[in-house]
Amino acid sequence: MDRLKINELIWQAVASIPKGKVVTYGQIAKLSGYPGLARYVGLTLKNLPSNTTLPWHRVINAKGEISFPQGSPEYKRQKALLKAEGVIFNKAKLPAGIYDWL
DNA sequence: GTTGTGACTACCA
DNA sequence: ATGGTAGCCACAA
Repeated sequence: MDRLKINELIWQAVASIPKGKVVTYGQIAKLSGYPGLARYVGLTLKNLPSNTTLPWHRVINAKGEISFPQGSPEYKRQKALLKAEGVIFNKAKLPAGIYDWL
């Protein structure tokens, strides 16, 4: 009886990410209880309002990069937010071991 | 009820 | 190493 939409679960999972760490969509999906819905995580975050307090910028793809094309405003925003969190980008990729959240 | 799509992931050449 | 293809589940029209 999952009255709760996957959206709610995603929000919780993303909100549970500690500062200075990042996780992949697959991890979020798995933590949300939907191991195969990595894609939907992104769709959910996309549906989030601009005034959300959710740290969606801590969610990245399995390659350790931002899923947005470089040069895109969202890409820059996420990169800036991560930098403010203490996450350092080696060019466009993130150092491994950062996903060692759980 | 069917079809299409997606801020993904894993596998194969 | 890189690039392309297939699989995956949930939601919207």
